[in-house]
Amino acid sequence: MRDTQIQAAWYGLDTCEKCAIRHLVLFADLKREDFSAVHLPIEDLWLAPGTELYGQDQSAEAVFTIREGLVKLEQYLPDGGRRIVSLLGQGDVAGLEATLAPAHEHAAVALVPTKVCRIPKPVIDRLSPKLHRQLMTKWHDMVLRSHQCARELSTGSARQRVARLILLLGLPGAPTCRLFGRDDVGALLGITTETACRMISDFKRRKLVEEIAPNQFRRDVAALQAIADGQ
Amino acid sequence: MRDTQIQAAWYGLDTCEKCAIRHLVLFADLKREDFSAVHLPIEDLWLAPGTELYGQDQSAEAVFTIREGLVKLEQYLPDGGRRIVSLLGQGDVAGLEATLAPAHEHAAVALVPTKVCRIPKPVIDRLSPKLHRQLMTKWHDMVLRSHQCARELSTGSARQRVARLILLLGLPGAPTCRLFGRDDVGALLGITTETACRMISDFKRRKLVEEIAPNQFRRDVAALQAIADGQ
DNA sequence: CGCCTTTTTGAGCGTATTCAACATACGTGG
DNA sequence: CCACGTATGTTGAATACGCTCAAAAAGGCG
Repeated sequence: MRDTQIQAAWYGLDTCEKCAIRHLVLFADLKREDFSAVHLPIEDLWLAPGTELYGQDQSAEAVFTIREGLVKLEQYLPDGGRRIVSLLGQGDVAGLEATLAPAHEHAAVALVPTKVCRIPKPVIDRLSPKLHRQLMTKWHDMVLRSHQCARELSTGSARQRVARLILLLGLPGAPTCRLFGRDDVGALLGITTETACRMISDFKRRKLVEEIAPNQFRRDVAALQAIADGQ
Repeated sequence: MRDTQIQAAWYGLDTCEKCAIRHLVLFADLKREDFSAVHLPIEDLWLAPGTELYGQDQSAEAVFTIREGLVKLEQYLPDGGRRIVSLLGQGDVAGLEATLAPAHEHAAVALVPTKVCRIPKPVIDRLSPKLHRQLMTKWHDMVLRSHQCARELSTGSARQRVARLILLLGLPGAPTCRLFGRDDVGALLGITTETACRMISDFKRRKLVEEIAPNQFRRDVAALQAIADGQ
């Protein structure tokens, strides 16, 4: 995990109790006494874009709760290409297969500055019975994400896919959103980098989006929605 | 569930103990004494192609272990279209969200003659602690399937996608496989019915596949693999 | 046998890809 | 500090690919 900026690392779970997105995270159901049963390091990390949480086929040592930011899950194709198979955001858990499999079946990489909480595998095992329902829910979320990617981001024209992605990023209805590399946009939508670029440029020209700062966009939600729905 | 042919329905789990694919199914871990704790009907069903196991947004009453055949999970798009977001086969469990959510978030429909085992939700709840690990594994499988669909069936040229689908269906390396409607092939691969049809026809002309019986194909695995990998 | 659905084929068009060139930004060493 | 190199983003032109619309052919099923 190079390029990683470690903001803080606690040996205990004190911070979990104060977590602002507590209702979203893996430990949502746990009570004070459960926390005290854990004596393993849970690290709070800030990741720069491009930072790898874990690599494909890497041994699974921990799961990561995403507190803020955006993480891609990608797999390598036989021809050397790659495909983003899912996107994870706030409240999602990356690396859930650690609870079952010895290795990760995809790489997880931050797309934008991302804050995660690294939970070692033994912590999960120790809290296992209490966590079951919550873990199930996270698996469920994972499937929903994946299906959403197929349904919204791999269907329709390139123009529609890009519009849907821009709508999907950032809070629903909010005027701004943060984008990431055109390369990743292409791999996510199943189109080429150039096509992704053309569509975004075109949106800029038509004033559907405006690039406030590098990869920071102001967007015309209504107009984009119209395109997403097919003109 | 119209068009359904019920072959047998037991009120007990005797048959689970004798199940030929026992190692694959949801009850893999359970012991004799666990079975006797269940007194709810578990039905063994044969489904004709096109039979709906459950509909999108339908209330979730049961999960279905697939003993034989092929099931599609599909969702409707805002424009009225539809997209197959996953394929399930032997050993997979359809409707797992029944364990968490009140309704199904997609429709599940048999693509070929399919044998399933219908397990009412209360059975799952009753056996819950014992089933946890196995359920997790099934969720995991679900995610793997979904990612596989994105990676192999929604990437590359139409020609490649069709080749990969034909390879994916049936046992790995086996000379034959069973296909389904061109309409569904299209919705699964993110291409039109016509394009799917053209590709299959083309494969026939080039003797890469041969239609033994309706939708039953003999295939040239090596040649198709070459196409799947990009010529 | 005729009707309906599904599959197949054709022709023209629009879109996305390919391959190339050029622009821009960033970081490093001269 | 600027020159240079690399990585990333943008644009152009020609091609190839998949889509649309239309029509014909091939099954089921009453």
